[in-house]
Amino acid sequence: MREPNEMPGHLARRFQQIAVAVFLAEIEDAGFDLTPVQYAALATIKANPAIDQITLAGQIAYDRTTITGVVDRLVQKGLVLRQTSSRDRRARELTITDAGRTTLRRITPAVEAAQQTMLRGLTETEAAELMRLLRKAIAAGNELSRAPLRENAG
Amino acid sequence: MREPNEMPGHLARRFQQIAVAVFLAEIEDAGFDLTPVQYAALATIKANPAIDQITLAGQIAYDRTTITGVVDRLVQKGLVLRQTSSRDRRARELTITDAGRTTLRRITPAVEAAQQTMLRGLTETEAAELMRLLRKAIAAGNELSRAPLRENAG
DNA sequence: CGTTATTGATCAGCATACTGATCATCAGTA
DNA sequence: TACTGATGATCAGTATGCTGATCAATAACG
Repeated sequence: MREPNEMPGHLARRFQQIAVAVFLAEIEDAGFDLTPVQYAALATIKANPAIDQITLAGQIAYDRTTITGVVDRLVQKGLVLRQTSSRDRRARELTITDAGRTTLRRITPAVEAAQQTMLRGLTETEAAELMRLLRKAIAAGNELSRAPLRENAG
Repeated sequence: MREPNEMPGHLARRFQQIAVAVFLAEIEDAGFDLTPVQYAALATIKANPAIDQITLAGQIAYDRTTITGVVDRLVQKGLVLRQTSSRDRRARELTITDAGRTTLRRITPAVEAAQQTMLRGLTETEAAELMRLLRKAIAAGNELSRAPLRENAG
């Protein structure tokens, strides 16, 4: 086989593995208990009041079946409210609670620190270039996963 | 919050998500049923006959508790043999079977195709640069995850 | 209006990944 | 040799992430 270090798939797994570990460590140091996925969902719900779960999933590229469990846990922690929509009784409207807002505000420094830490081996220029290349590769492959990004309503 | 597209952690998750989807699709098209993780383990066992599970985990940066299930499935598929070591009865010696060797050989083109596909939005130069930057970031963060890379015996 | 298709959500089942614990075995030392 | 610590493997429990199915509700159409 090719060297693992020569395989983009292997590098993708390793980088993601480190990114998650760094995120969890920073959040725990800050005294909170929130996963990367839960954070992204919470921030997106705050920015889009009364968003339904499918739209939420599309905005952050989650699988629709994964979102159910993630929201379950956010609700259970009291950070999010889930209510059946009155306009479409199939849909669940998600709203951030005061506790959710407080948590989000308090963990922001830890989240930012984590983003720095996971790139600590790179110069500023290299970090920017890595992000540009990741965005470009992701854009080209967006439709290849079951959970593509869906920018807006449409 | 920052734009998700400005957060390296989010980009890492998305790129890995696409990489796995592409890998699985290519392997299935080739008529096989093997995950990225199972592939990496199988290839490493072939290259290191009688390797124990801890060393295997270190070579490809798996968590030690994850490796148990992965090897379980490789054994169940008849691709790998797991035997208690005679020199150290705590350890399990892993060996690739003929079926495992055949599978590895046959899926190699699909694996290579997957590596191409997940970078299809990038030029050759960009792809090489992305991999260089990932390797550099990973090297700097290696010790931050519970499952760091352990190059060799030691 | 009634039939059909689509959509939002959930579920069962499986495969990574991790935390932390346990167990058997081995190595080092008094 | 007996004790202590380290090591290889596994397990229980939890959280993503997926496939494919199901169910209720809505939309689209004749």
